[in-house]
Amino acid sequence: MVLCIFAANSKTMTQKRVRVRFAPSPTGPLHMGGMRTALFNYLFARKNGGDFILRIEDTDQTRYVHQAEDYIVESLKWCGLIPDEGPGFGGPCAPYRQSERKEIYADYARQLVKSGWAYYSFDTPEELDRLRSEAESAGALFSYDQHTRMKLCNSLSLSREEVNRRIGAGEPYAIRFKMPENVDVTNEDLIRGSVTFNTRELDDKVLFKSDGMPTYHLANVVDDHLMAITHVIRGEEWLPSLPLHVLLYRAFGWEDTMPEFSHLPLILKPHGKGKLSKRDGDQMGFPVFPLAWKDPETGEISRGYREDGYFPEAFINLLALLGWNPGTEQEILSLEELTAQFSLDRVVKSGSRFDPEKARWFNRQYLQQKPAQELARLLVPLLYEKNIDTTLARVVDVCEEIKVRCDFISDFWEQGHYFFTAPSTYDEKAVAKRWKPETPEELTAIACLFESVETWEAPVVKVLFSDFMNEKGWNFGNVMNTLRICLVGGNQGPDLFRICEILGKQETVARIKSALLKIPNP
RNA sequence: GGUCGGUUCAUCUAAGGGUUAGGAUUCAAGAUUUUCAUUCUUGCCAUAGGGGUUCGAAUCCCCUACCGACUGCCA
Repeated sequence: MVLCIFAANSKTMTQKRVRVRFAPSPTGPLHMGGMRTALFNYLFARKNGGDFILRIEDTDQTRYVHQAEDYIVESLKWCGLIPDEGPGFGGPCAPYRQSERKEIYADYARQLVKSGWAYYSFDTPEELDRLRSEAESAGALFSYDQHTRMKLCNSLSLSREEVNRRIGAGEPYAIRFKMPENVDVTNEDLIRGSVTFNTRELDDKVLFKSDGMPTYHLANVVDDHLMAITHVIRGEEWLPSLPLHVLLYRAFGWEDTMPEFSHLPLILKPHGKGKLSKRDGDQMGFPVFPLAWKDPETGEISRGYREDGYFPEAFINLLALLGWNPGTEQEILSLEELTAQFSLDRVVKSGSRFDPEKARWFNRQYLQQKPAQELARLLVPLLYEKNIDTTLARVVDVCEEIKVRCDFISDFWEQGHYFFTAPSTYDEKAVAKRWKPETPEELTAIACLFESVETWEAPVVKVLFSDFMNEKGWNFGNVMNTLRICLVGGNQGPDLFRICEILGKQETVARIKSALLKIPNP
């Protein structure tokens, strides 16, 4: 096992190099809250010229999902959060999967037993489950702690001989932390300030499981130490285990190089109680995962921001502003700007409700910034799926005209389908409002006028049309609107003459004639 | 239940003892667009409650209420 070089010289360095890690568990798709944690770690590392490390916390064999690690890496890549070190990325502290570091942890766990900070526990999970449910039915809660440990089956309550006998016989055991009885543990959280816990209320957490794997608590402390992590930035759900982690650093004698902690606020449901869950997304029609995910067990598909048409820049931006702000009124920030402006002391303490409407707004901002050429390139595959035969130049023209009314690439079809297919039906309300007895005569004359136009460009058509209308003394509004109905099928869309231009002379005239045949006179 | 954390417009948030409590989203109204959308303007809307400290509190302290996280040989 190669020890990380940073651990060796971290104490001698006056200014430690900033090293942070994103440490997800591969149990399924990454939640957007997890992505935000990754983002804040990334921003902090970049801002401080440090390293952003990906570490896979796969110590729970029962919950391991094989595709999840790839999903995590792909999500990070999609967002542009490329780890400096991690599985598949290399680095001096490899391996970065805890399952591949398995041999490391047992020694550390035994070291704590030797020094009296931990003990062997022979109680089976079934036995503990029984105690828990018994306590529950008595209206109490069972806790494996300083009050109960001597009544249970462990190396504290059993004789030395009995313990040796059991271990010698190969009886399975776990190693538990021996929580001190009455100690105040205080830590300066970079986001929350001073936080204090008394060990009286804390239980004896399992550090090393009977299956030979460490628990999160042991593994994360050992690895953060070996990987010379300087700052732990993680979700608020970890706050209750902070005293245990601090005490572990103390027990190992690593307190002087212990990382600084920051606990991020939760992302909450748009409405109602609790933290944001997959269910909320399903119910309200928005993704909670960066990428779509197909559950390997059930085959159930969860939508993703990427597949729903969000731009990664927009996703990053909206995530960054959930619980953080730059202190200015700027809301649209690129990853570079976020990096330059990020700081932990501007992270808010309270949980943020996720607002899907604002998420849409963010995407809109990025879409509006993009040139028509780029939007057209993204739209072409969608048109291809619909068997639309067209040219890129035409798609660019369409994008130019209708992007202002779109929030997502997928909106372009709804907003501009008539550029590619002639209307087959006509909006009844619009027809009822605009279609007058004189309409057929007027439109016939307009079609005739159009056929004679030589230079088919919007400004030219507009002038000829206007002159003609003035000459005839017809009602501008009504003729323009009926003309729009013929071309578009309803009363929406951009400038009428731009539509004419993009459609082309033949098609414009053809649509007028077709509508005159299909729409009955009032 | 216990421990810890949190509480400014409906939502995201600014204001780190002194501002008419600011911005953004949503919503509403008006203007422009001979349509629709956009855009612009305007409007609505907040310091959880109660006590202190102070000349002065959203900001500091205490209590209450409410919300949340955690309370597994899960992470």
